[in-house]
Amino acid sequence: MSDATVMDKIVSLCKRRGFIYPASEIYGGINGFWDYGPLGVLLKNNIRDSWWRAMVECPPIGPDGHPIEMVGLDSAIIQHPKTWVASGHVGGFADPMSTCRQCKRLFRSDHVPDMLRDAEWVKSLLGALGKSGLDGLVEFHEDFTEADPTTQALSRWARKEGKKLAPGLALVRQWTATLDGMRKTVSETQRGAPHGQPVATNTVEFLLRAMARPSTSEPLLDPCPNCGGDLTPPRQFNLMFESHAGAVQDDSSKVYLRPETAQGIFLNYKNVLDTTRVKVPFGVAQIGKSFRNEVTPRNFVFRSREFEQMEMEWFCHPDEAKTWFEFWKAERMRWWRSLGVSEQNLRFRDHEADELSHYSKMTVDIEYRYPFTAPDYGELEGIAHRGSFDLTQHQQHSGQKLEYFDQELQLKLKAQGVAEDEIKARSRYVPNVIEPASGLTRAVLLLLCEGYAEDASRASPTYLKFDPKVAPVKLGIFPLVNKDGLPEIAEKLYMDLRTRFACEFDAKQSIGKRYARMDEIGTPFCVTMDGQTLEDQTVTLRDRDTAAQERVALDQVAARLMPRLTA
RNA sequence: GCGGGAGUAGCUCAACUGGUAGAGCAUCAGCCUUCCAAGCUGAACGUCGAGGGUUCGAAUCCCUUCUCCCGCUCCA
Repeated sequence: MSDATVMDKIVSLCKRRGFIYPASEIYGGINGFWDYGPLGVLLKNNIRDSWWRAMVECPPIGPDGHPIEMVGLDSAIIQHPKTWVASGHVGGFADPMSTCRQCKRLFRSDHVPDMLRDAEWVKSLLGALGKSGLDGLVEFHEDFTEADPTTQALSRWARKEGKKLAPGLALVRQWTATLDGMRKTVSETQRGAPHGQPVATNTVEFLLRAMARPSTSEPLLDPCPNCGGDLTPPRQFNLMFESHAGAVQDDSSKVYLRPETAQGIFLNYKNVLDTTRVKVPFGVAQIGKSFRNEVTPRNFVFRSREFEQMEMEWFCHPDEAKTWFEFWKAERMRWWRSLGVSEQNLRFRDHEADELSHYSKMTVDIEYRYPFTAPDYGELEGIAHRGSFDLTQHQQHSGQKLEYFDQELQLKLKAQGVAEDEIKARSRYVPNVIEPASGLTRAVLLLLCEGYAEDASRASPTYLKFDPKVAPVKLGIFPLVNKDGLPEIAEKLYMDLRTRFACEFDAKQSIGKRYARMDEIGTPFCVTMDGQTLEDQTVTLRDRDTAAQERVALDQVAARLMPRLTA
């Protein structure tokens, strides 16, 4: 069975049993949005609660043997627009993109010049022209006659290497017409440079642009780094959703839906410090929705346009940042393992230097082997060393001081006999931030993938082996048959246990069908009342994964289950 | 956004060259049933993704559009 099929089956199961539905389905759906059904929301809430408990209510033990300091937060989805200027989201992520009309590839427009420098076909062309870089000067006769040495070199190149390396280049595809166009372009540009800017018409860079267009009616643009084809003019792909606050819909009222929850924490860093008695190092955790107008939502809920994040910002002294980075790296992996995710499906992957975000000094991803990435792994959680980037940015843009005065450090330095001036300088600083950021909706996907199991030898060939902690329903309660007072006993137990955890009572259809139904939604346990129950007040307790049964006293069911449900 | 494939019952899929939309499973009701999707009887379920066009007649042909899957690209 291929992994694509597994994914199809999971998507189908999610729909069929009410985990996840496509959003706005009755209107034909809306790309990149999903609705969590009755079972999906239970599963999602269970994961959310587990994270919140592990981070805020019962945070890990620190290196000093005491629990670390952590508080929670729930900030607004819409914040002051300047937030996103300071964070870099407004400037950096509304990336203009261009598509190649020949080979159809998509490029970030601002990356094209650099890519051209490294492109095979450009290197080859430079070699043919005897130049070493794009800014090299080219000599040619304005009319590009056949006698012109540059034209001759271009001609030779276009017929040989160019044909292989740059099949999309206009000069290669249509030699005569393009050459004609280049003549006009050069003379026109030399006569009147647009926007009054002097344009150097004798550089390789200009030459490349001139020879990339099939006609002269289009503006000069860099050619495609891949095939030399003509690129479309840069188009904006704004990755943030926009809205307007207030009645007037103009630029002054423009607001953004947050593309990450993290910034809400940085905005409240000072509030938390001023009102909660926490001291560095401490963390602020938040769970909530974020929105990104992704170019291509793909792979079920893996990349959707509305999603839920679980982020924590750990504020610490710059000298201790690396130690805490390692601490959280280990803690976060431990948490994923605690959800029952198998070791071989998880791994760490360090970001390469060129892959690091603008804000990060060091980032490691926890990756999971999703069915659609297998045998490779895909992103699950990012743990980033953000340095003091965010607080410094907000300090500059808001004009508010976001420094931390470290009184403990001050006392320590004083005791060490450090000079007064140095103590002052060293005990006031902008904390560094370690950020473990993961997707709650991605965690739901992971548990569905991890839990999905097939076993043709079972009566219920497909089942979800969720860890009991996160299973949407914990216990199925069935009378073996619908008579002899068994339904009454079962319902009494149900009425008792439903106050403790999620139970389902079912007396319909055959017992096998009821077990199978519970298996399919990942219910870890079922109890069944039978003839013996009437005699000795015991029931059978069935385990989902082994289908094994044992007899348990009716009044001991809850006690038996609780440790497994809360561990 | 580009290229390729696909949308028919809750799910998985049929329906020949244009001629009254079907099956299995699931669901519901009743009967039966003492441990793993059992059986019997009955019921409900579709403007065939949406909109327009051609036609006496469209799930089927044409146009537009939406969504999903795969690839390219993007993923802060």
